[in-house]
Amino acid sequence: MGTTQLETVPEPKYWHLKTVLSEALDSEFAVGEILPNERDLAARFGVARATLRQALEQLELEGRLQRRRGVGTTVAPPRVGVAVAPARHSWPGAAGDDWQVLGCDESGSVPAAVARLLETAKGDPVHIVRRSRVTEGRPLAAELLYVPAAVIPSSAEIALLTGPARAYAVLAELGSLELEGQDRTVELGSARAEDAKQLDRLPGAPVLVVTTRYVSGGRTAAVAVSTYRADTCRLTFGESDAVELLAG
Amino acid sequence: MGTTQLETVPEPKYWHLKTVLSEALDSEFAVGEILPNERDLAARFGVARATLRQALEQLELEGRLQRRRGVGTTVAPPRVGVAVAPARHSWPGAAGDDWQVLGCDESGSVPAAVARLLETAKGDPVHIVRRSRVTEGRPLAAELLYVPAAVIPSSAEIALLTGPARAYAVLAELGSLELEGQDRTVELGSARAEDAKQLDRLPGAPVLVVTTRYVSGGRTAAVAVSTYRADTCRLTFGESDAVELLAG
DNA sequence: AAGTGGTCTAGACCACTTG
DNA sequence: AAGTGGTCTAGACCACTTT
Repeated sequence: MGTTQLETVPEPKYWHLKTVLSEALDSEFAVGEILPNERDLAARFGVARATLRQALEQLELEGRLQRRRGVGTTVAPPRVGVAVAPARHSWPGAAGDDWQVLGCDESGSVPAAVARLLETAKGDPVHIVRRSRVTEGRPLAAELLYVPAAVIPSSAEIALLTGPARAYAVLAELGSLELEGQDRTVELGSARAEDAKQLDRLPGAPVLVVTTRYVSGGRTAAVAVSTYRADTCRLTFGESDAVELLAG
Repeated sequence: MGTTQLETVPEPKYWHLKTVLSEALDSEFAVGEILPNERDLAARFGVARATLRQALEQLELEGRLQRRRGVGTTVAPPRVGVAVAPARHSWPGAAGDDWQVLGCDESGSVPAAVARLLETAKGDPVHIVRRSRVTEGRPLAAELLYVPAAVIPSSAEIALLTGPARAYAVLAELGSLELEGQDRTVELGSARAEDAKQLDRLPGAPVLVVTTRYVSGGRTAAVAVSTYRADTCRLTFGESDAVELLAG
């Protein structure tokens, strides 16, 4: 039939652009270096700014670039390896974990998916501990830890405390229970407004959502929803720390 | 100072749109139902199509929608829970794993990051087994398993085989070694052209990249790079299968 | 005030699937 | 052939940071 072109693949411009930029980043730019601004780059490649932005978005998603409004686009450092599953199973807040307590609410709402895991009904009181994970001054993750008041013996007394003091009390009580097991899920999400602020990103930024279920006394005693910056984090699971060391 | 508006937050249109659509999906649409086309939806909400698309993209990223060119936009089913870490540590290809062997190359190139884990030099021969993970006829993940020829005793004989036969031979040899440990990392990526085809997505689609390192004889004996569809998959790690059952 | 990335528009054409 | 989502354009204005 004449024109049997093998692989007639009209590659989208932004895809090709991404490849070109990616190679340029490898060979011609150092980490932290500032790229030309979007209008200049677009002109240089002879495309509309929107098309150029499509390529930049992909590269940012892959952790190659970092863009900040009012500042510019810089070459991102390699992703940070973040240990998610501690070698020894332990409660959140146990000695030596990498989280910083921010506060504690009880009025906050519990997402339906979490309520299902906790087996709590709609109005049941739940302690919500807010925590944050930071490395080298840069925020990595935001967390909400949900603990049904029913599993904490002295919930009534704890309810009198406020802020961090209350959070520490909840964690302390939790630590006194026997931890029978835990399991996790990881999925892609987009940052809610609050998380985004805490993570120094815009709302909607891609995040890795780690949901950890803590089992004690034959029931789900707590659920932690940890929201990691997908652009800067590589989650590590493992028996040894070898991967983290190698990949650094 | 007059206008001290508390929280002057001009919420972007696409963000508000996303919220509205999300609630509509919860209350007015069933899984699998087809939404009006983008031009109609944009007109209905009084925004440009590009703006509407920004909202749809977010919802697709979160696994709420599924869009297919030439077909339309449908309401996506809940994400599938996919077990990533088997209860008992075992080699890939062990009895009862969920992967289907596609073939085996030796000529393929080894990404720098993988070569680093394998501690192989640039020209070293490496078996590359291609596998695929499918559930209910829908592709979940694509995988490339890298095994240095040096760790397989009978690599010379295996090199005479081709396609799946060779892949099976490599897996069999691997299974005869002692597995000393394994660890994993999870990060966000975008689908390469080949993966995209295998996953029935467009190139650049968001994926969860799971890198598994298999240790034997004091060295990294194999590295598997598994690329999961981020829109449809929720990766599960855990001691028990409880989470998977609950979340189904 | 100037410069950056983020949002938004109104159009056009293309690639793909389906009747 | 008709209808869908995917790509691309050339502009405009806004929010934010820095000078």
